[in-house]
Amino acid sequence: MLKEENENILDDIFNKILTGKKIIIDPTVLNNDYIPNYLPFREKQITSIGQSLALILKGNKSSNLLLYGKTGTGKTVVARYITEKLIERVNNINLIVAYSNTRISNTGYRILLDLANAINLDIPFTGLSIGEVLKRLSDHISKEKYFIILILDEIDYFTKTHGDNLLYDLTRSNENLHPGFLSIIGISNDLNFKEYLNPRVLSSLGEEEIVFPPYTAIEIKSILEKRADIAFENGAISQAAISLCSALAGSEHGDARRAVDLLRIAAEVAEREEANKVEEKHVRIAVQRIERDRNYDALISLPLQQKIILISILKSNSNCTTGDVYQNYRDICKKIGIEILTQRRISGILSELDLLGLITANVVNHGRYGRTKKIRNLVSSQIIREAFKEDQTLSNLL
DNA sequence: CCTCCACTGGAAACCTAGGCTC
DNA sequence: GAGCCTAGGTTTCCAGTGGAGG
Repeated sequence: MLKEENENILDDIFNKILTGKKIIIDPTVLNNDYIPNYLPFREKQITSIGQSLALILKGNKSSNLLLYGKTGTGKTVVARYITEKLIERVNNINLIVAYSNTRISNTGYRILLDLANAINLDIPFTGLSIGEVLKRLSDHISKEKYFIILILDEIDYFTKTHGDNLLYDLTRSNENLHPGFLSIIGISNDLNFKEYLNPRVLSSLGEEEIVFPPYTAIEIKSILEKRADIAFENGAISQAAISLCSALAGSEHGDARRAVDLLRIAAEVAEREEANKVEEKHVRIAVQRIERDRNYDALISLPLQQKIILISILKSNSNCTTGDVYQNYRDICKKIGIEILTQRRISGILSELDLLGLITANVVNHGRYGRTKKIRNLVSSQIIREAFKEDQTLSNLL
């Protein structure tokens, strides 16, 4: 009996998927890592980068490049697009494109691991000195005569937290490569990134600098229309929905990635509702979903101590200071039997959470009442609760 | 003008996990 | 397996700070 009932439910779901209204016919076009055949409004940038990298076709080293621009201005996709085309055209050369997002690979060692993976070199995930890893990498590159383009995404984030020593080592490593070479494409969201660099690093890393201006709302609309043409069934999206996506993304510093995300999630919402068409209301739901998902992902991947501190902030009042948070933090640790870290460390973690955009921690002076960080939580408590629900140690605190 | 709060944030020392050499 | 090394996280120590209140 039960078995049959279960089967009926599943049959319903499967049938719905197969016969139901279909809005999306090609979902890949809406993915973040999709690389279109044509990148509009970026001709100037493609030309400069292309000219620079074209030297590789003749077996010469290309300059290191720095790409600047806010999120969603096409830096990463342009870099990937050009390097992909380059690989297609190259012959007699072992060209390898390695990619590392330094926000995800957030230590020097992990960045080098990304590079090692790209060239099929086995490196233990810990235990070696950076110097030793660099040496093994350059030995391997020379041995295999690799020409390498290393794309370092969100390089500003890494430099702010770890300094520029690794970048210096990488830019200098060409001196040890005979034959082979290593070119770096640094991608930065922060236009003032250069200030964090030592002049010696800047001069070699920033041999060429290319700026990606934000897209205008009209440009975003045009990009969306092209994607929608491929992704959706004919007439399955209203003009108003596209306009709204572009307007929302355009008002936030011309972020095309966000616009495409909105479009994809709006379409998913519409499909689930079994609507015929993506409408404005679906886009409005998508706005909330995106905000929620972004924070949710950041929260669940946080280390335990960071999670506890977020809960401590939640339990403090809205205008709390480092001292308040630390008090609550100690109480919680005692309650659940977790080792208590020092206030100095908590102060540092608060700064890290600020950098992640989960809280704001501004240093304020209260005159004779001292100097501290004023801390404010940026994520809704509901999302925090939901994200930490899975965590055995924390679930009963909330 | 001076004091003094409640920290900040730099620097160095320490700890731990893991690889390397012999 | 002992004894070495390093990266990354943490602790320890402490000089420094901007302004409210005297």
